[in-house]
Amino acid sequence: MDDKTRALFEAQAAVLKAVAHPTRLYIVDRLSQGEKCVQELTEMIGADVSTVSKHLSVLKNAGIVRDNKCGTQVFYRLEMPCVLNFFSCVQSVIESRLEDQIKLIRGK
Amino acid sequence: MDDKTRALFEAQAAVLKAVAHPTRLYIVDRLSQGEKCVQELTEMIGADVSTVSKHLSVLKNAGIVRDNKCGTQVFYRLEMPCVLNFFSCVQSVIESRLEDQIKLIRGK
DNA sequence: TGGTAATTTGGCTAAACTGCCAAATATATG
DNA sequence: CATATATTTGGCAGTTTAGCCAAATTACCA
Repeated sequence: MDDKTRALFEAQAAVLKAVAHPTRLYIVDRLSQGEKCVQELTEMIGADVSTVSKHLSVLKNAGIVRDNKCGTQVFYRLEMPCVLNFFSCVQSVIESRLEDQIKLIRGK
Repeated sequence: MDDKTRALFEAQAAVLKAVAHPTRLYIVDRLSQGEKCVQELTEMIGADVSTVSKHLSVLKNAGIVRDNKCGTQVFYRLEMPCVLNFFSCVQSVIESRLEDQIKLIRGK
């Protein structure tokens, strides 16, 4: 694999890595319903505010969400809604794997 | 976030995490052209065979690829081609972020 | 059975990631 | 200006991940 190709796949992997975390996936899902401030998301998630803020920072640096300051609050919105398309494929991967496991347990 | 919801997003994140690595993304891309054995992939990638084998194991455990032993070789094929749909969105996330950076540098 | 090639597994080190707390920053308000 | 609220940043401990080497496993063949 040459350097150019490696750089391309590294950039692509970086975007996917930003989404590949349960809390960040949850944030993406919540933001698909409209923008939310850090406080709101923190309550829904049930983790420390600083933790949520860092997750939002990861999503923002990846270019997936965008922030919008309004007074003392910061509202985040989904900048790239196409990431929502991931869910259906991910879901079918999970289901397919479970079906295979059922077959295995039942003896092929 | 209740336990059920957390479990769901953890399962989804696990699938995405399996793909969120440059080498594994590259493998998925190569397998989209047809099945390949470990040896072939190792040559294309240019890493240790054991490293490639472990990456393939991650993809297999996630249910994304499937292996097929044939004599002393093991051929891997893309079991869930829908993951290829990720690429176009990931690409547009990257491009969109670069455009924003250009605007920033040019002074909005 | 002994040997060889392909693949996987174990183990180790270095690096990256998470989540919490505490502290810093920013903004509104009295 | 002092205070309160919302958010971010720094830092630390525990966990996970990546990649290499060496060793084990598996299947083929003489």
